[in-house]
This record gives sequence, structure tokens and C-alpha cells, in this order.
Amino acid sequence: MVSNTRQEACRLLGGAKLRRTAGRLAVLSTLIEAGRPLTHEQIRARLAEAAPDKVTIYRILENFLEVDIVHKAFLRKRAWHFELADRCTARQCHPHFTCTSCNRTYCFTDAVLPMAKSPKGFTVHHQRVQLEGLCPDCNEGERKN
Amino acid sequence: MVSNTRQEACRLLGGAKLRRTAGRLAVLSTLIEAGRPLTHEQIRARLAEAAPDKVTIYRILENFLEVDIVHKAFLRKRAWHFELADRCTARQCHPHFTCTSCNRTYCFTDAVLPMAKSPKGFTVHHQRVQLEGLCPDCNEGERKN
DNA sequence: TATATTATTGCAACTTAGTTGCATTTGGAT
DNA sequence: ATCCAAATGCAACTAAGTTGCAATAATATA
Ligand SMILES: [Mn+2]
Ligand SMILES: [Mn+2]
Ligand SMILES: [Zn+2]
Ligand SMILES: [Zn+2]
Repeated sequence: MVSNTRQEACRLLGGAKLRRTAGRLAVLSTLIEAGRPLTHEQIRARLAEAAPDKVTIYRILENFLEVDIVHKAFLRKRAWHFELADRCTARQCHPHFTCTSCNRTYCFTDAVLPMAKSPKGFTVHHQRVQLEGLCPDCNEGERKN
Repeated sequence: MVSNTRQEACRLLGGAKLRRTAGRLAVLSTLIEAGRPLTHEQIRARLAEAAPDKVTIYRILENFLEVDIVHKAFLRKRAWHFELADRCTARQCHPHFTCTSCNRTYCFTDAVLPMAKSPKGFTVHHQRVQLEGLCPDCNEGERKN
């Protein structure tokens, strides 16, 4: 699946008319393989020695945002999470669930909510839904304690 | 209304068994009068010379969180917003709208969404809905431009 | 009202996430 | 192979939030 990932990464970069650099391929492949929102630090950790400079990662993610390859999924502990922008409509992405015990984040792609109806005069461009609670693993743990 | 505000602030502190200090009264009154989410910096600015130390404000807000007088409404530009926890149910608050042009935040208290249905095994404790777009003022501006 | 007890505060120093400026390197068009 | 704008790395910086600790103030009790 890895070379498939690389192929997909190249395709995305090409489609967005972004230069195919080592850093961009690395970051994009990481996001493709993750399939869920990652922070800058998580991306860095996954790339290990292969990771570009911290600033470069930020700039690469910014590039991806500009061309809608990724989007900022949500914020926890003051760090943005980024994920592939492939499973969302123009106005909203699926809800994201974060387990308050193990800190893992899950994409609830089947639980998209209707748009909130806004008062007259407001134009809503984007709706974001965040959930917090316990994941199956941590619920299990609770029961055992 | 100001002395009414102070009265309400005292009542809330008393009910939560928190000592009635100058700093707490000041911060709480500010939040009561604002009626919308404020960042640490916005609270500081409103209090001006009367503002307690930066660290003290953070600690006061933490105290308020612990006893559910306030809640963290959302994050924008890496800064938490706090507001009175008086217009929300246990599991979710109303949606919050932030204008991407003028940066103001509005409470959509009449636009509460149903809870997202989560996959088997997950326990959802809290749902948060964020909206982004243009407020009436800035829509107006767009039209004029 | 004075005293004691404990919570609260201010200050300085620190951490973490993200940004800026600038000189060097590199992708890809020719 | 050459060229040049785009991309990168590095150092220094900012903004938000945290920690430790000594000084101070709110309340309970005498
Ligand atoms: Mn997702
Ligand atoms: Mn609100
Ligand atoms: Zn968990
Ligand atoms: Zn506006």
C-alpha cells in the first residue's frame, strides 16, 4: 500500500500544481496513511529522521490548506490537527471525537449533522462539530476499575 | 445593572463556595456583562488597570471551570474563550459563530443541534459546534465593496 | 476585635505552538 | 546544462499558557 500512497500523494500534488518536493511527499504520505487528524508534532514523530525542519512542515501544511488538500480539523491543547480534506463537503466535515482518557481522535464519518440554522443576516461558510468522551477501549477500562 | 451584576457575581461565588476576592468578582462580573465568550486577553483589556495579574486571571478561570461557573467555549488563534455556563445543557452548549472578517463571536442560542449519533462503544460527554462565516455587518460591507 | 489558618495572589522563569526574515538550495521549465 | 522562482533550513522571535514559591488576604474561631 505504501507505493500506492506515494502515487496518490503525487497525484494530489500534481492536481494542485504544487512542486513535487521531498518534504511535501513525506508529509502528504503521512497524512494519507494516517487517515485521521494529526498534529504537527505527530507528523514530525512519524517521519522521525526523515522529517523536514519544523518551519518547513508548518509551511507545507499551509500550502496544502491553500489548495484544499488538507483542512484544520480541530484544536486540542493549543495545537491544530490536520487531516486529508477528502471526506467532507464544502460547508462541513464529519464530527470528530476525542477520547478524554487515551487522547485518541476518531472520525465519525457516518454521523454528519445538519447545518445549524443561523439568524437572518449571517452567512455560514463552515460548521465544525467536536465530540468528547470515552472510546470503546477506555469504556472497557472504566468497567474493569 | 452594574450593582445587579455584582450581586449575581457574589451569588455565584457563594453557591460554589469560592472565596469572594476582588479578582474573582472582577473577572466574573466581566463575563456576566459580556454575555459572550471572551479570551483571557479580552478580559484583561476590559478590566484595564483593575486587572489582576495574568497568572491570577488564568487561575481564576480554572477555578470557575472546576465549579462549572464558566466553560471553555472554543479556540481561535490558539486562545481559549470563556463564557458563563448558564445557557447550556450538560452535554452541549449552543453553537458559536465567529465572523472571519471582523472576528466577533456570536452565541446562536436558538440553533442548538441534536447530538451526533456515535458508533457502538463510544460514550459522548460533550458536543461542541463551531460556525464560521460573515456577520450581518460584514455581509453589508461585502455588498458595498 | 484580634489571631490563626489556609486559600489566593504576584512575580519571575519556563514551556510549547507557531511565526518571521533571510540566506541557501532545489525542482522543473527552457 | 542553465536559470530562476519556489521551497527550505536556521536562528531569533512572539503569544498563550504553566510552574514554583514567597508574600498577602479572606474567613473561621476565640
Ligand atoms: Mn476526520
Ligand atoms: Mn455562547
Ligand atoms: Zn480512549
Ligand atoms: Zn463581521
